[in-house]
Amino acid sequence: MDTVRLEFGKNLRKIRKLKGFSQEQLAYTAGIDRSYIGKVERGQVNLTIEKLYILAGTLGCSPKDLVPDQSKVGADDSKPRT
Amino acid sequence: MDTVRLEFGKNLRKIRKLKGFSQEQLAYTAGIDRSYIGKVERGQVNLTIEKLYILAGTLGCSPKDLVPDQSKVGADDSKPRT
DNA sequence: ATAGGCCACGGCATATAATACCCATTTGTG
DNA sequence: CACAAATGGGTATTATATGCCGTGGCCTAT
Repeated sequence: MDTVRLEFGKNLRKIRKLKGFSQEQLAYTAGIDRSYIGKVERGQVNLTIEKLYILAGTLGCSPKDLVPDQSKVGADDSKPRT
Repeated sequence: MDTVRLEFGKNLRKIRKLKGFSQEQLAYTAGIDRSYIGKVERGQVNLTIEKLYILAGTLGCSPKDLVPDQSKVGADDSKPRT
């Protein structure tokens, strides 16, 4: 039920490394706390779309590249929590 | 600096009406308060990706259909706030 | 053996998203 | 016009996103 976070984190990590950023570098240029980047990549937090755009912007990629497709996430993530 | 929210809201409203949902219906089946849906559509809140997936799921569309492209949002939205 | 880059992970404080009410206003329709 | 459905928008409380600071582990090079 939290596969969205996990998949998002995997995407972020992949693109971040692809672009040659360290967590610290990304955090600094994005104006986000370094430990928070780590938490995002580990799927521990549920970030807002504002952060989504800031991250995509500083990584030079599309926000759509970061959000996982529904096929990747559990069906439960697309339903209201019980 | 909040064009992301506004564009997201416009997208949500467009798709919601396209699918024949009222705010109330969408809110109910998504398990979200109706007034909150309205605030999202008016760009008054900064929702999390969890809500993004729940909304996309109940609307039967892709999350990527809801998130606006960078070309739509102000460049400031892709940068850390000062 | 020491130093520095990179990361996992935690606790705590604060800003803000989420939720649940309520009522007023608009919009559509007979 | 009148009536109902749909939406706008306020406020208050709770949950959580976010920031801040620290600890330690793993490498690689010095």
